[in-house]
Amino acid sequence: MNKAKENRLKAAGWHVGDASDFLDLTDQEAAFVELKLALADYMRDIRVQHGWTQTHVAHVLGSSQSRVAKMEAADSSVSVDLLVKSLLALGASRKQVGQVIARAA
Amino acid sequence: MNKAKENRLKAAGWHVGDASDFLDLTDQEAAFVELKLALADYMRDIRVQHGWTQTHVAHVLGSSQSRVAKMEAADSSVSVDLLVKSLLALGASRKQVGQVIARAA
DNA sequence: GACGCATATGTCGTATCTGACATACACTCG
DNA sequence: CGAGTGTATGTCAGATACGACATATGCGTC
Repeated sequence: MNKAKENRLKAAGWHVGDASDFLDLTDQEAAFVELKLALADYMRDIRVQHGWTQTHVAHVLGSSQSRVAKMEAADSSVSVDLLVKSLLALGASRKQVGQVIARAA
Repeated sequence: MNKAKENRLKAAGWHVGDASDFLDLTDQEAAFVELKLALADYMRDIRVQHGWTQTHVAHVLGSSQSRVAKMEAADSSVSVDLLVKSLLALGASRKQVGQVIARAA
């Protein structure tokens, strides 16, 4: 199983490596998880491009380093809400956020 | 105060018509609320174009009529998470969702 | 007016998300 | 090899978002 698929499954709240390893996400679920991953990747891009640490970003957002790490990993415990709010807080525009979401997988 | 602004404030969880009626959302807050409203409007568009009732949509989503009404109103109790998931469940593509978000206000 | 249907608003118990903390891992520099 | 720095993972109490229900409003039709 490739990395991207594995992340997708983890983000959806499933375990990889179980006895029954074949899981099919519905199209909507897959689309939703991919959308989340796109936002997460974008967030990491912004941070890295500015040369910021996760700790620094956490302070800017009024959150913690661990949550920033989870956001960038598109962890199942972070919502699209939080990702979008955070991106806007980091300076991304509504338009940019939309473009990241719209970009075909 | 015009209707759009009023909705924006309500969605942000504030009361309109108070003694101190002048509130300024930060740019990020405003962008976030507008983004939410765009999704909410898009959801209503989809429903109306198909000639569906809120009750019907609620069944499709496995939710209730009241929540659908709140979604379309971009109520402060509905998350972008729920809006995006619902839009995907109603047949919108990730690309369409992104375009709705990206469209300039 | 009274009924039926669609939508809006308010509240509630429960489930999920959040920030915080602890801790583990990875890597670099002495 | 430590020690320092940055990132990842696990857990928890408190916050908030969820579906559900009751009820209100609007609006045709009789």
